[in-house]
Amino acid sequence: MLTDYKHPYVTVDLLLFSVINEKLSVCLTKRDQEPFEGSFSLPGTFIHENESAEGAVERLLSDKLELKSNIYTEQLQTFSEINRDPRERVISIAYIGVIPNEHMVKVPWMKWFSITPSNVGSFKLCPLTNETDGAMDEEESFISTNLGFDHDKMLKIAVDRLRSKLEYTDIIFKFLEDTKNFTSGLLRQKYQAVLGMEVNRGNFTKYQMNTYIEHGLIKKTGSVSIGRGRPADTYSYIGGDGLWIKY
Amino acid sequence: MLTDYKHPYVTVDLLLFSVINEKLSVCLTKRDQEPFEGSFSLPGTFIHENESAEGAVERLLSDKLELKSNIYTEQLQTFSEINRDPRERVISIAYIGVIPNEHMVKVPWMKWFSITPSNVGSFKLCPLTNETDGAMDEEESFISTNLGFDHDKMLKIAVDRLRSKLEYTDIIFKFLEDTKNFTSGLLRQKYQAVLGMEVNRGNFTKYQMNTYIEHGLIKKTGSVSIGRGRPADTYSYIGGDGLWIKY
DNA sequence: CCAAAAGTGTTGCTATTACACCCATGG
DNA sequence: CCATGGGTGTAATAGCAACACTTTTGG
Repeated sequence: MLTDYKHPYVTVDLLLFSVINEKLSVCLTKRDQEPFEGSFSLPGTFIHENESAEGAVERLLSDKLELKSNIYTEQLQTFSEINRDPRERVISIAYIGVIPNEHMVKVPWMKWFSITPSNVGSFKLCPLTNETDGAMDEEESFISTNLGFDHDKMLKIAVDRLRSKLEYTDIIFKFLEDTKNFTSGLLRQKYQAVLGMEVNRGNFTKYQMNTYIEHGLIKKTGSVSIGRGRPADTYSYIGGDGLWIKY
Repeated sequence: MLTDYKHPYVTVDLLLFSVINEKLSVCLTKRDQEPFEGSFSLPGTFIHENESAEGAVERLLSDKLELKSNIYTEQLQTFSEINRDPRERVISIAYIGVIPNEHMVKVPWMKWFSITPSNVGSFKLCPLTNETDGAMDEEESFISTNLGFDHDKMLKIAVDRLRSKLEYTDIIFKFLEDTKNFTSGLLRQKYQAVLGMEVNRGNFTKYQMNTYIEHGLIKKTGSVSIGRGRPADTYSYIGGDGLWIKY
């Protein structure tokens, strides 16, 4: 023993994001017990004796969310207020996660909520009704800034972080389903959803795509994607490691 | 009890910075016991039962460093590798701290080390001999990337963070001794020390100072500072809260 | 008078923005 | 043939970096 102090509980909480119906969305679970029974909150788990925080996040992804493949995650911030959990002293290390497709989460206890772009201070969260497989129930019911614990605060910080990282990292590519074949239009659609505002189409195609190319993150495949309108150049993501990342 | 898992120890570690002799410097302590006996490492402390991580940092500043006044601190990152402490499972929340003057730390067990600008990957740390009160013993002895635990890693991340925050926050003003009366030249000297490279003088005076003014962080006092050379306009820092901060 | 330090102006380059125009496809 | 979506061009603007010139002090 190094000290006699009572040790705190340490957990990880995950802010799992995806773009659904052109809207940035977060994955929440309804609490079935006190405290905050009935409220939605972030998925989380205790850190075990023989795992790192990253390990706990991986276990959380695999066990509670049943996501097996390699999911992008990064540490957000640690929250250590004494009474952030009314039961016991619990310190939580928050992580951001990104998946390209909401259907990857198949477990019934997780629900997606779109984050309404306009309100940055206190978000409006609209539930995604999974019966209709993707359709939004915009004006039906929504929970606004009423997550359990300090998860509202976490959500706000996470969204701010995601948005600023659009500028200087390759995080947007984590939202793509097929990183080996995508168009400028599709990428822009994800980009706008995360940013919560429009980006000029012409400039995005010319400059943004070109910036990615110059940083060695993507390259043109040479083939085009046909559909409505003029065929679009397709690109492939090749920057496997953390290029273009400032910090 | 929420779970039966054995709880980890949780500590805070502090990366306390200051600019000494126009060089960014960090405050370290020599370990007098195993593990890493004889190595230098960051000051740290266990988080007590009834305090937050921020509270533990404050206690660390006040008890171990005997710094009583309001010190600027911010959370850096949490380190949770299983074997980062060879004795026990210890999770550490790292904090950055900034003080304007190395003489504020009067306790004999803390030593300052300048961070040589050139090497970013693995720093060269030069001890500041406090007998000569500020003179550097450049070529005498230095410890290069040999701090205890994972503190090298923390240092690198912290310096990177400090440098990028120069661009979009008001963190440089935390390095000033007198925030109510300073010149463009003095601020630039601190700025260059943190950044580890030169910044054009004319542009700094014109654009950088003006940017601060436009963001409401500083204003001209109206009086000048005399000395060698042309008298310099003096400025006063007024942005008490976190203005201009992106995230 | 000269070196030192500071204020200010000029120029060129680069990035960003807004907008316009044209192209190629599906219906 | 026309609406739709995509590529590319242009012009105005903003910001940044390099450098020169001037100003005002101490020695």
